[in-house]
Amino acid sequence: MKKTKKERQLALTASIKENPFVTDEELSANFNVSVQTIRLDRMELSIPELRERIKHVAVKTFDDEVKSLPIDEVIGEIIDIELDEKAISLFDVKPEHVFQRNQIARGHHLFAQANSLAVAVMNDELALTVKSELQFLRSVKAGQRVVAKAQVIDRNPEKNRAYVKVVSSVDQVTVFIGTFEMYRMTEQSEGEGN
Amino acid sequence: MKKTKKERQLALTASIKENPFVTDEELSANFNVSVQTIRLDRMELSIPELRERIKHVAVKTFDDEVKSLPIDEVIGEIIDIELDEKAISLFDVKPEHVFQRNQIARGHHLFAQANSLAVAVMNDELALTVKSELQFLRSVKAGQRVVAKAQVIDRNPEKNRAYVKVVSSVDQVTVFIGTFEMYRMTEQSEGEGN
DNA sequence: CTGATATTAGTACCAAGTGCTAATAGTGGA
DNA sequence: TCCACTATTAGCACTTGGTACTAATATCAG
Repeated sequence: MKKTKKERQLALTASIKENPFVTDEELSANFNVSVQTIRLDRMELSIPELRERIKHVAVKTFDDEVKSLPIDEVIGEIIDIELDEKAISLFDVKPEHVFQRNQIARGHHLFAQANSLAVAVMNDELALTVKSELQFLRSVKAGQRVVAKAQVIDRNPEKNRAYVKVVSSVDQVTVFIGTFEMYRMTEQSEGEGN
Repeated sequence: MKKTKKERQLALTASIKENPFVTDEELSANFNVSVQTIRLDRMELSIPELRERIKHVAVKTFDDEVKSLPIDEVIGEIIDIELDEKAISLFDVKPEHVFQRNQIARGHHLFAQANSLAVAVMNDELALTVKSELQFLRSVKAGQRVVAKAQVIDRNPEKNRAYVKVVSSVDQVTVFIGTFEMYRMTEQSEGEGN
């Protein structure tokens, strides 16, 4: 039996989202409707044509590559940042981040979020991690959103070092704590000299 | 004065590389030659047409996004393992693992390799990381191969804990040291009870 | 059964090309 | 100087994957 319009449009949206490179013709074959119907559907849903979709994806990548700002080197999405002070990022745990068996997020993703945030909060694009201590307090599951808060807790300009503490939580519950000793690669302005 | 064919083709290549979204018509205007000349040039240089170029960029991004952070259960390739004892893995640092600016590998990739290896060496698929301490001793660059050696250094079966030390090196030089306190989720055979 | 909604069909048109043929311009060498 | 050869330009038919629009059918609900 044929799907209703609504069902089809839902499926269509999903289909295009999953594979933006599909043509109207292919879609019409998949859903057993005419090409025109697909076109009407796209209009109603305001989904752009293939070429525009592709372009969009391409532009996005291209921009990212060109900018190469620390922001896109961050795992998770930074929602607040005060350079040299503190920063907050969100990381949505998806199926690809967890162990298949028990749906628990792999540690390195939590670390990646925290570490990226520690790098980002440094007012220096060339910060490197020197040391760190981690505690994985509770397991995080797929579907959960991890909020990481980074705070610069100490500085040592002579040695080009800064110390950042990152606390990650899910629903107000702390799941991870990490402290990072960071190395600034470029000199800070204070002291002028080399 | 007009450029020679060679000069134009060089400039053309550069131009398209810098901005793949430019049409033949725009190029023809930029270089003061006909559209046909641009087409001939593209053929000689085997530069594909706009749409193909865009598609390329898009596909790349799309793939990247899907890949994004390691989907694999283990980061790097395990080349030797003695369960509950020790394990070795290799990780080839590629351009996507480094900061664009200075080509230095991002910390979380080194951590990911070490942490995965620590998980793998545990004779338990459901091991979780509880705590860890890391030292990033030297920076690793794109093109280098990181050898990580994990060793189980201590056990505490009552608490379902094990302690793993991972030393990673490039060309015999230690670049990273991590110690991991691991939690076994399934009961070990000793003690049978719950 | 009537009207609204949904679907299909068909036409003209567009961008940004490929592929091909043919004409013209420019230049270097004997 | 003229010939040969390369480079450039022009024009036409055709391709993809569409848009925009009109018109004809289906389909279903009240």
